[in-house]
Amino acid sequence: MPNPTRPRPAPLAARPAARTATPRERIDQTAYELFSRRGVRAVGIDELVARSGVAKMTLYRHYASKDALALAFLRRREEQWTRAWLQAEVHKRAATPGDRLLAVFAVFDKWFRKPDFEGCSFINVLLETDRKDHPVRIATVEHLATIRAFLRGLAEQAGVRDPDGFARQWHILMKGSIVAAGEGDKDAALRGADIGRLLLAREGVAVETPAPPAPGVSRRARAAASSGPPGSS
Amino acid sequence: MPNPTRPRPAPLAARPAARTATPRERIDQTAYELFSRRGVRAVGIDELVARSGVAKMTLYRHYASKDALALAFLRRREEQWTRAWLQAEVHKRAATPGDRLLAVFAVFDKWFRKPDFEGCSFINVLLETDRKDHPVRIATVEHLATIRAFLRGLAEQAGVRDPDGFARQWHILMKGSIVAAGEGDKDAALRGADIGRLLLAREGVAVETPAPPAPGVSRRARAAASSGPPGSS
DNA sequence: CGGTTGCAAGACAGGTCTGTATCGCCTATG
DNA sequence: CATAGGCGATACAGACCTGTCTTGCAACCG
Repeated sequence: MPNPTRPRPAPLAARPAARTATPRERIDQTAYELFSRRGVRAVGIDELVARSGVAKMTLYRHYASKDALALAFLRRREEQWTRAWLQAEVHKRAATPGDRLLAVFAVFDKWFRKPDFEGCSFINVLLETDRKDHPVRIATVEHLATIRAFLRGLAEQAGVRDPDGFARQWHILMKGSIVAAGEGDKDAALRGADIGRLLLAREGVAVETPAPPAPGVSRRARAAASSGPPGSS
Repeated sequence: MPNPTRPRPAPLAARPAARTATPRERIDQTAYELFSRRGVRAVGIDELVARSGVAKMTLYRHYASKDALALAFLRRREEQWTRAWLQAEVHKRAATPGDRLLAVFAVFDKWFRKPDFEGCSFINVLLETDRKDHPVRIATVEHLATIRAFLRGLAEQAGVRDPDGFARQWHILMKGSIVAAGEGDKDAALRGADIGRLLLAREGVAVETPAPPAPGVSRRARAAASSGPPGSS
């Protein structure tokens, strides 16, 4: 008779992540929410367990270590952020390669204006991991390369002379504007798009998307709403 | 008679940072070396104390907390990296505003090729600090604004139409190329400079600096050596 | 020469971290 | 209905974190 009258913890607390999902799904979802917003290092296993409403041992039966969970998070981030959100949205918004490259910044514009803008997890985790040979750091570099491969594909379709170099330059614009947005510059995507137009023009790539008014920036920018940015899942 | 025959710890160990400096200087220098290379969060007070060869209480007599030490580090980083290195080097390498803006990337090029390239501490600390109202995070944003003010000054001298917007775009190029260099792209500065030329050309800013050969990238780039990048101090 | 002050060394307190072990309930399946 | 496994809850181990306290030495100054 170890504990005769336990308080019965309210059969379905329903406070943490969707009590209906399997433990594994709750872990993954909670890890995504916390890691994407605060980075891996700043989130402890205890908080993750408490928020997901799962037992710690259950977590460690699914993932051997926090690093393994971090790697799974990065894979999930690529599925949801890179593919299901960024790439899908870009393909939906524009049809020609040049316009799709520009659409990256249109999508970013919506993203940067979210009140709870969380930044790029790959960059965040890349910079918070000090050792260069750490598996988690290596994974972020690979995931960033995936994004660049997408850009290179568009560049090839657009017929630029050096697709890899072009993709790397476009990626620099994206990463720079993401950091600028992290500082608080909500117009960073418009600034990035404006620079991008110069790159496209030099390559002779035609674009239909009209440039925003005035100096390309500091005007509040057209609304142009669509599906929501990459929330939790 | 508490400790009659203490081992005499070898009068001057001389292993940690310059035994001749004052304790305060040893703390500052060690903090600079460790924080700039690994970020603030990843470096513990214990390691800092051990490496500087200073007593922990001595550190806490000079700095009330680790955050205070981090703020002092960021100030020192601005003095040494932003002013004494980046700005000084830019002024030394070029004379006209346009060439000085381009010189930023020439300086970065040397920096990125350092084997122990440490990245931009302001970006690193910005992204590793999760809470938006944290004093250390706020300080990084201010230090980044200092860099932007320097760029705006050059933009004004160059006579561009919107100096603030121009400076923000230039800064996006810088930050993007720094992150790309962190990923391992040693040519990131050349890519940034190439984009920068497009911005300058649009504004009609004259430049004397010759563009590198071929697609502006992937050629090993001219030597152009000068004073060393921002090591410890 | 005696006293004061600065500082190295290290123990310690209290918290948090990752990862392990135990216990008992609850559900599903035979 | 009975039994076995999944899982929540919780205690715990050992490491590491920031910050405080004590002790004793050594240099400097009157």
